[in-house]
Amino acid sequence: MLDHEYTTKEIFRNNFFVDWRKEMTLEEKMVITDLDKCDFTEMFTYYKGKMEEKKNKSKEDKLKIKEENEKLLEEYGYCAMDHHREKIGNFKIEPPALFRGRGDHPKQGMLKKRILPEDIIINCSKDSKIPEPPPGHKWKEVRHDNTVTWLASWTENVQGSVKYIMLNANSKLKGEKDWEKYEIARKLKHHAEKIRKTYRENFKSKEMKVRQRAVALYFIDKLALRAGNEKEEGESADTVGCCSLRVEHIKLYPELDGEKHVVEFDFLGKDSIRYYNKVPVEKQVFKNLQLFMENKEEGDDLFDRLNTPLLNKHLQSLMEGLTAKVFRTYNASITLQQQLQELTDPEESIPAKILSYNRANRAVAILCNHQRAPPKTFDQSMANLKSKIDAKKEQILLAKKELKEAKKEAKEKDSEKLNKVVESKKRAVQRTEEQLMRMEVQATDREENKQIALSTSKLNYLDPRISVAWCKKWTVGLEKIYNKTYRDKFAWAIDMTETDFIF
DNA sequence: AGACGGACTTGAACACATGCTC
DNA sequence: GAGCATGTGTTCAAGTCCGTCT
Repeated sequence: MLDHEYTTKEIFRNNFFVDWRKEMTLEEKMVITDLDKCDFTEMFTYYKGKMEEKKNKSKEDKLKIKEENEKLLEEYGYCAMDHHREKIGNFKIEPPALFRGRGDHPKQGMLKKRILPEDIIINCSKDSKIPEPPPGHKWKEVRHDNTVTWLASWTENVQGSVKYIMLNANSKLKGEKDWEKYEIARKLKHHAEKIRKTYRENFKSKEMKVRQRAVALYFIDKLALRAGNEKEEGESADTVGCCSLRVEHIKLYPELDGEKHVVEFDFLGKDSIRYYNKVPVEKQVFKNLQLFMENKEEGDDLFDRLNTPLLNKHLQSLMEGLTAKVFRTYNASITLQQQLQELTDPEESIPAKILSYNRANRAVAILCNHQRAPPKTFDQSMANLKSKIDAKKEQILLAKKELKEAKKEAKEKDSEKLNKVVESKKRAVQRTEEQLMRMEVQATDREENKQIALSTSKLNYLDPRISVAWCKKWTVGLEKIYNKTYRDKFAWAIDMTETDFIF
Protein backbone atom coordinates (compact mmCIF):
# COMPACT_ATOMS: atom_id res chain seq x y z
CA MET A 1 0.00 0.00 0.00
CA LEU A 2 3.03 2.24 0.28
CA ASP A 3 2.41 4.12 -2.93
CA HIS A 4 -1.10 4.98 -1.88
CA GLU A 5 -2.02 8.31 -0.38
CA TYR A 6 -3.60 6.54 2.58
CA THR A 7 -0.27 5.67 4.09
CA THR A 8 0.70 9.31 4.46
CA LYS A 9 -2.23 10.05 6.73
CA GLU A 10 -1.65 10.45 10.43
CA ILE A 11 -4.70 8.42 11.51
CA PHE A 12 -3.88 5.61 9.12
CA ARG A 13 -0.32 5.35 10.37
CA ASN A 14 -1.29 5.52 14.01
CA ASN A 15 -4.01 2.90 13.70
CA PHE A 16 -1.73 0.62 11.80
CA PHE A 17 1.06 0.96 14.30
CA VAL A 18 -1.19 0.31 17.28
CA ASP A 19 -2.54 -2.86 15.65
CA TRP A 20 0.86 -3.96 14.48
CA ARG A 21 2.27 -3.69 17.98
CA LYS A 22 -0.44 -6.02 19.19
CA GLU A 23 0.94 -8.64 16.83
CA MET A 24 4.56 -8.21 17.91
CA THR A 25 6.55 -10.47 20.19
CA LEU A 26 7.98 -8.96 23.33
CA GLU A 27 11.39 -8.54 21.73
CA GLU A 28 9.93 -6.92 18.65
CA LYS A 29 7.96 -4.56 20.84
CA MET A 30 11.19 -3.48 22.49
CA VAL A 31 12.87 -2.74 19.19
CA ILE A 32 10.09 -1.38 17.01
CA THR A 33 8.74 1.70 18.72
CA ASP A 34 8.44 4.29 15.99
CA LEU A 35 6.75 3.74 12.64
CA ASP A 36 8.57 6.65 11.04
CA LYS A 37 11.83 4.81 11.56
CA CYS A 38 10.58 1.67 9.81
CA ASP A 39 11.80 1.16 6.30
CA PHE A 40 9.63 -1.17 4.26
CA THR A 41 11.22 -0.56 0.89
CA GLU A 42 12.78 -4.00 0.67
CA MET A 43 9.42 -5.70 1.10
CA PHE A 44 7.81 -3.16 -1.18
CA THR A 45 10.32 -3.82 -3.93
CA TYR A 46 9.91 -7.56 -3.48
CA TYR A 47 6.17 -7.42 -4.01
CA LYS A 48 6.48 -4.92 -6.83
CA GLY A 49 8.78 -7.44 -8.48
CA LYS A 50 6.28 -10.23 -7.93
CA MET A 51 3.61 -8.18 -9.64
CA GLU A 52 5.92 -7.40 -12.50
CA GLU A 53 6.75 -11.09 -12.79
CA LYS A 54 3.08 -11.93 -12.96
CA LYS A 55 2.50 -9.33 -15.64
CA ASN A 56 5.36 -10.61 -17.77
CA LYS A 57 4.33 -14.25 -17.66
CA SER A 58 4.12 -16.07 -20.96
CA LYS A 59 0.86 -16.52 -22.77
CA GLU A 60 0.70 -20.18 -21.84
CA ASP A 61 1.24 -19.46 -18.16
CA LYS A 62 -1.44 -16.79 -18.19
CA LEU A 63 -3.84 -19.17 -19.86
CA LYS A 64 -3.05 -21.80 -17.25
CA ILE A 65 -3.79 -19.37 -14.43
CA LYS A 66 -7.04 -18.44 -16.12
CA GLU A 67 -8.05 -22.06 -16.42
CA GLU A 68 -7.24 -22.68 -12.78
CA ASN A 69 -9.42 -19.73 -11.80
CA GLU A 70 -12.25 -21.09 -13.87
CA LYS A 71 -11.89 -24.47 -12.22
CA LEU A 72 -12.09 -22.79 -8.84
CA LEU A 73 -15.21 -20.92 -9.91
CA GLU A 74 -16.72 -24.12 -11.22
CA GLU A 75 -16.15 -25.91 -7.92
CA TYR A 76 -16.91 -23.19 -5.38
CA GLY A 77 -18.79 -20.53 -7.32
CA TYR A 78 -22.19 -22.21 -7.37
CA CYS A 79 -24.72 -23.63 -4.99
CA ALA A 80 -27.95 -25.53 -5.27
CA MET A 81 -31.10 -23.73 -4.24
CA ASP A 82 -34.55 -25.25 -4.62
CA HIS A 83 -32.96 -27.75 -7.02
CA HIS A 84 -31.54 -24.97 -9.17
CA ARG A 85 -27.88 -24.37 -9.70
CA GLU A 86 -27.31 -20.75 -8.76
CA LYS A 87 -24.23 -18.61 -9.04
CA ILE A 88 -22.79 -17.19 -5.84
CA GLY A 89 -22.06 -13.47 -5.81
CA ASN A 90 -18.93 -13.53 -3.67
CA PHE A 91 -17.58 -16.97 -2.98
CA LYS A 92 -14.08 -15.95 -1.90
CA ILE A 93 -13.36 -14.91 1.67
CA GLU A 94 -12.08 -11.36 2.13
CA PRO A 95 -8.32 -11.56 2.61
CA PRO A 96 -6.53 -9.92 5.53
CA ALA A 97 -5.59 -6.32 4.83
CA LEU A 98 -5.26 -2.87 6.30
CA PHE A 99 -8.73 -1.41 6.57
CA ARG A 100 -9.40 1.32 4.04
CA GLY A 101 -12.40 3.31 5.06
CA ARG A 102 -13.81 6.01 2.83
CA GLY A 103 -13.33 9.68 3.55
CA ASP A 104 -12.10 10.77 6.93
CA HIS A 105 -12.46 7.39 8.57
CA PRO A 106 -11.33 7.10 12.20
CA LYS A 107 -10.47 3.41 11.77
CA GLN A 108 -8.44 3.59 8.59
CA GLY A 109 -5.21 1.61 8.77
CA MET A 110 -6.44 -0.90 11.34
CA LEU A 111 -5.60 -4.52 10.75
CA LYS A 112 -8.40 -6.49 9.16
CA LYS A 113 -7.61 -9.99 10.32
CA ARG A 114 -7.47 -13.24 8.44
CA ILE A 115 -10.67 -15.23 8.58
CA LEU A 116 -10.35 -18.88 9.57
CA PRO A 117 -12.87 -21.71 9.19
CA GLU A 118 -13.40 -21.40 12.95
CA ASP A 119 -14.93 -17.94 12.27
CA ILE A 120 -17.36 -19.16 9.64
CA ILE A 121 -21.02 -20.02 10.04
CA ILE A 122 -22.38 -22.26 7.31
CA ASN A 123 -26.06 -22.00 6.45
CA CYS A 124 -27.57 -24.82 4.38
CA SER A 125 -30.46 -27.26 4.34
CA LYS A 126 -30.47 -30.05 6.86
CA ASP A 127 -30.50 -32.73 4.21
CA SER A 128 -27.85 -31.15 1.99
CA LYS A 129 -24.24 -32.16 1.65
CA ILE A 130 -22.56 -29.99 4.26
CA PRO A 131 -19.34 -28.43 2.94
CA GLU A 132 -16.21 -29.89 4.50
CA PRO A 133 -13.95 -27.47 6.37
CA PRO A 134 -10.29 -27.49 5.29
CA PRO A 135 -8.28 -30.38 6.85
CA GLY A 136 -7.51 -29.86 10.52
CA HIS A 137 -10.19 -27.21 10.92
CA LYS A 138 -13.83 -27.00 11.83
CA TRP A 139 -16.59 -24.49 11.18
CA LYS A 140 -17.74 -22.14 13.90
CA GLU A 141 -21.26 -23.42 13.38
CA VAL A 142 -23.45 -25.14 10.84
CA ARG A 143 -27.05 -23.97 10.88
CA HIS A 144 -30.16 -24.54 8.82
CA ASP A 145 -32.04 -21.26 8.71
CA ASN A 146 -34.31 -20.99 5.68
CA THR A 147 -35.61 -17.56 6.65
CA VAL A 148 -32.41 -15.87 5.47
CA THR A 149 -30.67 -15.88 2.09
CA TRP A 150 -26.98 -16.13 3.04
CA LEU A 151 -24.88 -19.25 2.62
CA ALA A 152 -22.06 -18.38 4.97
CA SER A 153 -21.16 -15.54 7.30
CA TRP A 154 -18.46 -14.26 9.60
CA THR A 155 -17.91 -11.29 11.86
CA GLU A 156 -15.35 -8.80 10.69
CA ASN A 157 -13.04 -7.46 13.38
CA VAL A 158 -12.69 -3.76 12.48
CA GLN A 159 -16.34 -2.69 12.67
CA GLY A 160 -17.67 -5.82 14.32
CA SER A 161 -20.22 -6.23 11.55
CA VAL A 162 -21.38 -9.45 9.96
CA LYS A 163 -20.26 -10.22 6.42
CA TYR A 164 -22.08 -12.62 4.15
CA ILE A 165 -21.67 -14.98 1.25
CA MET A 166 -24.79 -14.52 -0.87
CA LEU A 167 -26.21 -15.33 -4.28
CA ASN A 168 -25.42 -13.49 -7.49
CA ALA A 169 -27.79 -10.78 -8.71
CA ASN A 170 -28.99 -13.02 -11.54
CA SER A 171 -30.37 -15.61 -9.13
CA LYS A 172 -34.07 -16.22 -8.80
CA LEU A 173 -34.04 -15.09 -5.20
CA LYS A 174 -32.42 -11.72 -5.91
CA GLY A 175 -34.44 -11.23 -9.08
CA GLU A 176 -37.71 -11.65 -7.22
CA LYS A 177 -36.62 -9.19 -4.56
CA ASP A 178 -35.63 -6.71 -7.22
CA TRP A 179 -39.00 -7.03 -8.89
CA GLU A 180 -40.74 -6.47 -5.54
CA LYS A 181 -38.71 -3.35 -4.96
CA TYR A 182 -39.88 -1.80 -8.22
CA GLU A 183 -43.44 -2.88 -7.64
CA ILE A 184 -43.49 -1.00 -4.34
CA ALA A 185 -42.04 2.04 -6.10
CA ARG A 186 -44.76 1.79 -8.74
CA LYS A 187 -47.36 1.58 -6.03
CA LEU A 188 -46.04 4.86 -4.64
CA LYS A 189 -46.94 6.47 -7.95
CA HIS A 190 -50.62 6.13 -7.05
CA HIS A 191 -50.10 7.54 -3.56
CA ALA A 192 -47.60 10.27 -4.36
CA GLU A 193 -50.04 13.12 -4.91
CA LYS A 194 -51.92 12.44 -1.73
CA ILE A 195 -48.71 12.10 0.27
CA ARG A 196 -47.49 15.40 -1.14
CA LYS A 197 -50.73 17.07 -0.24
CA THR A 198 -50.43 15.68 3.29
CA TYR A 199 -46.93 16.90 3.89
CA ARG A 200 -47.81 20.33 2.54
CA GLU A 201 -50.63 20.51 5.05
CA ASN A 202 -48.26 19.37 7.76
CA PHE A 203 -45.91 22.28 7.05
CA LYS A 204 -48.37 24.29 9.14
CA SER A 205 -48.95 21.76 11.91
CA LYS A 206 -48.79 23.06 15.45
CA GLU A 207 -46.70 20.07 16.43
CA MET A 208 -43.00 20.69 15.79
CA LYS A 209 -42.38 16.97 15.28
CA VAL A 210 -44.93 16.84 12.48
CA ARG A 211 -43.53 19.93 10.78
CA GLN A 212 -40.02 18.57 10.83
CA ARG A 213 -41.22 15.27 9.46
CA ALA A 214 -43.02 17.07 6.66
CA VAL A 215 -40.04 19.19 5.66
CA ALA A 216 -37.70 16.19 5.77
CA LEU A 217 -40.08 14.23 3.60
CA TYR A 218 -40.25 17.16 1.19
CA PHE A 219 -36.48 17.01 0.80
CA ILE A 220 -36.47 13.24 0.38
CA ASP A 221 -39.15 13.50 -2.26
CA LYS A 222 -37.91 16.56 -4.13
CA LEU A 223 -34.15 16.00 -3.89
CA ALA A 224 -33.96 12.22 -3.55
CA LEU A 225 -31.93 12.48 -0.37
CA ARG A 226 -31.18 9.32 1.61
CA ALA A 227 -33.01 8.74 4.87
CA GLY A 228 -30.03 9.52 7.10
CA ASN A 229 -29.82 7.06 9.97
CA GLU A 230 -28.03 8.01 13.14
CA LYS A 231 -24.44 6.89 13.34
CA GLU A 232 -22.26 6.20 16.30
CA GLU A 233 -19.69 8.94 16.60
CA GLY A 234 -16.07 7.91 16.07
CA GLU A 235 -16.98 4.59 14.48
CA SER A 236 -16.97 5.87 10.91
CA ALA A 237 -16.58 9.02 8.81
CA ASP A 238 -18.86 11.94 9.65
CA THR A 239 -21.48 11.71 6.93
CA VAL A 240 -25.18 12.54 6.95
CA GLY A 241 -28.46 11.97 5.16
CA CYS A 242 -31.74 13.85 5.38
CA CYS A 243 -32.81 13.13 8.96
CA SER A 244 -29.29 13.55 10.31
CA LEU A 245 -28.62 16.94 8.65
CA ARG A 246 -27.10 19.46 11.01
CA VAL A 247 -27.54 23.23 10.95
CA GLU A 248 -24.11 23.80 9.40
CA HIS A 249 -25.13 21.75 6.36
CA ILE A 250 -27.62 24.26 5.00
CA LYS A 251 -27.64 27.98 4.36
CA LEU A 252 -30.78 30.01 3.83
CA TYR A 253 -31.07 32.83 1.32
CA PRO A 254 -34.35 34.77 1.25
CA GLU A 255 -33.23 35.78 -2.22
CA LEU A 256 -30.38 34.57 -4.40
CA ASP A 257 -29.67 35.16 -8.09
CA GLY A 258 -33.18 36.43 -8.68
CA GLU A 259 -34.82 33.45 -6.99
CA LYS A 260 -36.71 33.47 -3.74
CA HIS A 261 -36.33 31.15 -0.75
CA VAL A 262 -33.14 29.40 -1.78
CA VAL A 263 -31.59 26.67 0.36
CA GLU A 264 -27.92 25.85 -0.15
CA PHE A 265 -26.98 22.31 0.81
CA ASP A 266 -23.40 21.36 1.45
CA PHE A 267 -22.67 18.12 3.26
CA LEU A 268 -20.91 14.78 2.95
CA GLY A 269 -23.25 11.91 2.15
CA LYS A 270 -22.71 8.18 1.77
CA ASP A 271 -19.11 7.25 0.99
CA SER A 272 -18.18 10.84 1.93
CA ILE A 273 -19.35 12.06 -1.44
CA ARG A 274 -20.14 15.77 -1.28
CA TYR A 275 -23.67 16.89 -1.91
CA TYR A 276 -23.80 20.47 -3.06
CA ASN A 277 -26.99 22.02 -4.34
CA LYS A 278 -28.81 25.33 -4.38
CA VAL A 279 -32.58 24.90 -4.54
CA PRO A 280 -35.48 27.28 -4.37
CA VAL A 281 -38.07 25.84 -1.99
CA GLU A 282 -41.65 26.56 -1.10
CA LYS A 283 -42.17 29.55 1.18
CA GLN A 284 -43.57 27.42 3.99
CA VAL A 285 -40.52 25.17 3.86
CA PHE A 286 -38.21 28.13 4.03
CA LYS A 287 -40.01 29.61 7.01
CA ASN A 288 -39.96 26.28 8.78
CA LEU A 289 -36.24 25.89 8.22
CA GLN A 290 -35.67 29.31 9.75
CA LEU A 291 -37.72 28.19 12.70
CA PHE A 292 -35.86 24.88 13.07
CA MET A 293 -32.54 26.71 13.08
CA GLU A 294 -33.48 29.22 15.74
CA ASN A 295 -31.26 29.14 18.81
CA LYS A 296 -29.14 26.34 17.43
CA GLU A 297 -25.43 26.27 16.82
CA GLU A 298 -23.03 24.28 14.71
CA GLY A 299 -23.28 20.58 15.48
CA ASP A 300 -26.97 20.70 16.36
CA ASP A 301 -29.45 18.55 14.45
CA LEU A 302 -31.62 20.44 11.99
CA PHE A 303 -34.48 18.01 12.63
CA ASP A 304 -34.03 17.54 16.36
CA ARG A 305 -37.44 15.96 16.84
CA LEU A 306 -37.06 13.47 14.02
CA ASN A 307 -35.20 10.26 13.20
CA THR A 308 -35.54 7.58 10.54
CA PRO A 309 -37.62 5.06 12.54
CA LEU A 310 -40.11 7.84 13.26
CA LEU A 311 -40.25 8.91 9.64
CA ASN A 312 -40.59 5.35 8.36
CA LYS A 313 -43.31 4.58 10.86
CA HIS A 314 -45.26 7.52 9.48
CA LEU A 315 -44.65 6.39 5.89
CA GLN A 316 -45.87 2.89 6.73
CA SER A 317 -49.15 4.43 7.82
CA LEU A 318 -49.50 6.22 4.48
CA MET A 319 -48.82 3.19 2.33
CA GLU A 320 -47.97 -0.39 3.16
CA GLY A 321 -44.33 -1.16 2.52
CA LEU A 322 -43.38 2.50 2.12
CA THR A 323 -40.04 3.62 3.53
CA ALA A 324 -37.82 6.61 2.85
CA LYS A 325 -35.65 4.83 0.28
CA VAL A 326 -38.64 4.01 -1.91
CA PHE A 327 -38.82 7.69 -2.87
CA ARG A 328 -35.36 7.45 -4.38
CA THR A 329 -36.33 4.46 -6.45
CA TYR A 330 -39.64 6.01 -7.44
CA ASN A 331 -38.24 9.40 -8.39
CA ALA A 332 -35.30 7.88 -10.24
CA SER A 333 -37.50 5.60 -12.34
CA ILE A 334 -40.19 8.17 -13.04
CA THR A 335 -37.54 10.70 -14.04
CA LEU A 336 -36.03 8.24 -16.52
CA GLN A 337 -39.42 7.57 -18.02
CA GLN A 338 -40.24 11.27 -18.36
CA GLN A 339 -36.85 12.16 -19.74
CA LEU A 340 -37.00 9.38 -22.31
CA GLN A 341 -40.38 10.62 -23.38
CA GLU A 342 -39.10 14.15 -23.69
CA LEU A 343 -35.72 13.55 -25.27
CA THR A 344 -36.33 10.75 -27.73
CA ASP A 345 -36.86 12.13 -31.22
CA PRO A 346 -38.52 9.50 -33.44
CA GLU A 347 -36.70 10.89 -36.46
CA GLU A 348 -33.18 10.73 -35.08
CA SER A 349 -30.63 8.00 -35.81
CA ILE A 350 -29.89 5.09 -33.49
CA PRO A 351 -26.67 6.60 -32.09
CA ALA A 352 -28.54 9.84 -31.42
CA LYS A 353 -31.28 7.87 -29.68
CA ILE A 354 -28.69 6.21 -27.50
CA LEU A 355 -27.30 9.62 -26.64
CA SER A 356 -30.81 10.62 -25.61
CA TYR A 357 -31.04 7.54 -23.43
CA ASN A 358 -27.74 8.33 -21.80
CA ARG A 359 -28.89 11.87 -21.19
CA ALA A 360 -32.05 10.62 -19.52
CA ASN A 361 -29.93 8.25 -17.45
CA ARG A 362 -27.65 11.16 -16.62
CA ALA A 363 -30.53 13.27 -15.34
CA VAL A 364 -31.23 10.48 -12.86
CA ALA A 365 -27.60 10.14 -11.84
CA ILE A 366 -27.49 13.87 -11.16
CA LEU A 367 -30.69 13.67 -9.13
CA CYS A 368 -29.21 10.85 -7.05
CA ASN A 369 -25.81 12.58 -6.84
CA HIS A 370 -23.94 9.60 -8.24
CA GLN A 371 -20.44 10.86 -8.86
CA ARG A 372 -17.18 9.42 -9.97
CA ALA A 373 -13.60 10.59 -10.04
CA PRO A 374 -12.87 11.78 -13.58
CA PRO A 375 -10.92 9.00 -15.31
CA LYS A 376 -7.17 9.57 -15.08
CA THR A 377 -6.89 9.46 -18.84
CA PHE A 378 -9.87 11.71 -19.44
CA ASP A 379 -8.13 14.80 -20.83
CA GLN A 380 -5.86 12.75 -23.02
CA SER A 381 -8.59 10.59 -24.49
CA MET A 382 -10.78 13.64 -25.05
CA ALA A 383 -7.98 15.35 -26.95
CA ASN A 384 -7.49 12.21 -29.02
CA LEU A 385 -11.13 12.10 -29.93
CA LYS A 386 -11.13 15.80 -30.83
CA SER A 387 -8.21 15.37 -33.21
CA LYS A 388 -9.94 12.37 -34.76
CA ILE A 389 -12.98 14.52 -35.32
CA ASP A 390 -10.86 17.18 -36.99
CA ALA A 391 -9.30 14.56 -39.23
CA LYS A 392 -12.74 13.29 -40.11
CA LYS A 393 -13.84 16.80 -41.09
CA GLU A 394 -10.85 17.10 -43.39
CA GLN A 395 -11.78 13.79 -44.89
CA ILE A 396 -15.29 15.00 -45.59
CA LEU A 397 -14.03 18.13 -47.32
CA LEU A 398 -11.81 15.99 -49.47
CA ALA A 399 -14.55 13.53 -50.28
CA LYS A 400 -16.88 16.38 -51.24
CA LYS A 401 -14.28 17.87 -53.50
CA GLU A 402 -13.79 14.53 -55.21
CA LEU A 403 -17.51 14.16 -55.61
CA LYS A 404 -17.76 17.58 -57.22
CA GLU A 405 -15.01 16.78 -59.67
CA ALA A 406 -16.54 13.45 -60.52
CA LYS A 407 -19.87 15.11 -61.14
CA LYS A 408 -18.31 17.66 -63.39
CA GLU A 409 -16.53 15.01 -65.39
CA ALA A 410 -19.66 12.90 -65.64
CA LYS A 411 -21.60 15.85 -66.95
CA GLU A 412 -19.08 16.52 -69.67
CA LYS A 413 -18.92 13.00 -71.03
CA ASP A 414 -21.99 11.12 -70.05
CA SER A 415 -20.80 7.54 -69.61
CA GLU A 416 -22.15 4.62 -67.58
CA LYS A 417 -18.87 4.18 -65.82
CA LEU A 418 -18.53 7.79 -64.73
CA ASN A 419 -22.05 7.85 -63.35
CA LYS A 420 -21.17 4.87 -61.23
CA VAL A 421 -18.14 6.69 -59.92
CA VAL A 422 -20.34 9.63 -58.93
CA GLU A 423 -22.66 7.31 -57.05
CA SER A 424 -19.84 5.71 -55.13
CA LYS A 425 -18.36 9.12 -54.27
CA LYS A 426 -21.75 10.20 -53.01
CA ARG A 427 -21.92 7.18 -50.77
CA ALA A 428 -18.43 7.89 -49.50
CA VAL A 429 -19.41 11.41 -48.48
CA GLN A 430 -22.49 10.12 -46.74
CA ARG A 431 -20.59 7.40 -44.94
CA THR A 432 -17.93 9.80 -43.69
CA GLU A 433 -20.54 12.25 -42.52
CA GLU A 434 -22.22 9.51 -40.54
CA GLN A 435 -18.92 8.56 -38.99
CA LEU A 436 -18.35 12.17 -38.02
CA MET A 437 -21.77 12.45 -36.49
CA ARG A 438 -21.19 9.31 -34.46
CA MET A 439 -17.90 10.68 -33.17
CA GLU A 440 -19.41 14.01 -32.26
CA VAL A 441 -22.19 12.29 -30.38
CA GLN A 442 -19.61 10.20 -28.56
CA ALA A 443 -17.61 13.31 -27.64
CA THR A 444 -20.68 15.07 -26.25
CA ASP A 445 -21.66 12.01 -24.29
CA ARG A 446 -18.23 11.59 -22.81
CA GLU A 447 -17.84 15.25 -21.89
CA GLU A 448 -21.19 15.34 -20.13
CA ASN A 449 -20.29 12.15 -18.30
CA LYS A 450 -16.96 13.29 -16.97
CA GLN A 451 -17.84 13.30 -13.30
CA ILE A 452 -21.08 11.39 -13.34
CA ALA A 453 -21.49 7.68 -12.76
CA LEU A 454 -24.42 6.13 -14.61
CA SER A 455 -23.92 2.55 -13.48
CA THR A 456 -25.27 2.86 -9.95
CA SER A 457 -28.65 4.21 -10.98
CA LYS A 458 -28.85 1.80 -13.88
CA LEU A 459 -28.21 -1.12 -11.57
CA ASN A 460 -30.14 -0.11 -8.49
CA TYR A 461 -32.74 2.57 -9.15
CA LEU A 462 -34.14 2.35 -12.65
CA ASP A 463 -36.91 -0.11 -13.27
CA PRO A 464 -35.38 -2.20 -16.08
CA ARG A 465 -38.77 -2.58 -17.72
CA ILE A 466 -38.67 1.10 -18.70
CA SER A 467 -35.43 0.57 -20.59
CA VAL A 468 -36.50 -2.71 -22.15
CA ALA A 469 -39.75 -1.18 -23.39
CA TRP A 470 -37.92 1.84 -24.77
CA CYS A 471 -35.50 -0.37 -26.70
CA LYS A 472 -38.35 -2.38 -28.14
CA LYS A 473 -40.30 0.69 -29.09
CA TRP A 474 -37.43 2.31 -30.98
CA THR A 475 -35.81 -0.92 -32.13
CA VAL A 476 -32.59 -0.09 -30.37
CA GLY A 477 -30.57 -3.21 -29.57
CA LEU A 478 -30.82 -3.89 -25.85
CA GLU A 479 -27.09 -4.60 -25.73
CA LYS A 480 -26.49 -0.92 -26.54
CA ILE A 481 -28.03 -0.03 -23.19
CA TYR A 482 -27.33 -3.10 -21.07
CA ASN A 483 -24.13 -5.08 -21.16
CA LYS A 484 -24.05 -8.76 -20.29
CA THR A 485 -24.06 -8.25 -16.51
CA TYR A 486 -27.10 -6.03 -16.68
CA ARG A 487 -28.94 -8.30 -19.10
CA ASP A 488 -28.21 -11.16 -16.73
CA LYS A 489 -29.43 -9.32 -13.68
CA PHE A 490 -32.53 -8.04 -15.44
CA ALA A 491 -33.45 -11.29 -17.14
CA TRP A 492 -36.74 -11.20 -15.23
CA ALA A 493 -37.64 -7.89 -16.84
CA ILE A 494 -36.44 -8.73 -20.33
CA ASP A 495 -38.71 -11.77 -20.35
CA MET A 496 -41.87 -10.05 -19.30
CA THR A 497 -41.78 -6.54 -20.73
CA GLU A 498 -43.88 -5.35 -23.65
CA THR A 499 -43.42 -2.17 -25.67
CA ASP A 500 -46.29 -0.46 -23.89
CA PHE A 501 -44.95 -0.90 -20.37
CA ILE A 502 -45.52 2.15 -18.22
CA PHE A 503 -43.82 2.49 -14.86
C1' DA B 1 -38.33 4.73 23.42
C1' DG B 2 -33.98 3.54 22.40
C1' DA B 3 -29.98 0.39 21.86
C1' DC B 4 -28.37 -3.20 19.26
C1' DG B 5 -27.61 -6.98 16.17
C1' DG B 6 -28.60 -8.75 11.81
C1' DA B 7 -29.77 -8.97 6.86
C1' DC B 8 -29.90 -7.03 2.90
C1' DT B 9 -29.11 -3.09 -0.79
C1' DT B 10 -26.31 0.46 -2.53
C1' DG B 11 -21.84 2.60 -3.87
C1' DA B 12 -17.30 4.07 -5.59
C1' DA B 13 -12.81 2.36 -6.48
C1' DC B 14 -10.09 -0.84 -8.30
C1' DA B 15 -8.44 -4.92 -11.10
C1' DC B 16 -8.85 -7.35 -15.08
C1' DA B 17 -10.21 -8.59 -19.84
C1' DT B 18 -11.30 -7.31 -24.27
C1' DG B 19 -11.04 -5.26 -28.38
C1' DC B 20 -9.29 -1.49 -31.11
C1' DT B 21 -5.45 1.15 -33.27
C1' DC B 22 -1.13 1.68 -35.16
C1' DG C 1 0.84 -8.51 -32.81
C1' DA C 2 2.04 -5.22 -29.21
C1' DG C 3 0.29 -1.56 -26.53
C1' DC C 4 -3.16 0.88 -24.81
C1' DA C 5 -7.94 2.74 -23.95
C1' DT C 6 -12.27 1.33 -22.67
C1' DG C 7 -15.69 -1.51 -20.89
C1' DT C 8 -16.76 -5.15 -17.60
C1' DG C 9 -16.43 -7.58 -13.38
C1' DT C 10 -14.91 -7.70 -8.49
C1' DT C 11 -14.30 -5.92 -4.06
C1' DC C 12 -15.68 -4.58 0.17
C1' DA C 13 -17.27 -0.40 2.62
C1' DA C 14 -21.34 2.04 3.90
C1' DG C 15 -25.85 2.70 3.74
C1' DT C 16 -31.22 1.30 4.94
C1' DC C 17 -34.41 -0.94 7.65
C1' DC C 18 -36.29 -4.61 10.52
C1' DG C 19 -36.86 -7.37 14.69
C1' DT C 20 -35.67 -8.18 19.43
C1' DC C 21 -34.38 -6.93 23.89
C1' DT C 22 -34.19 -3.84 27.83
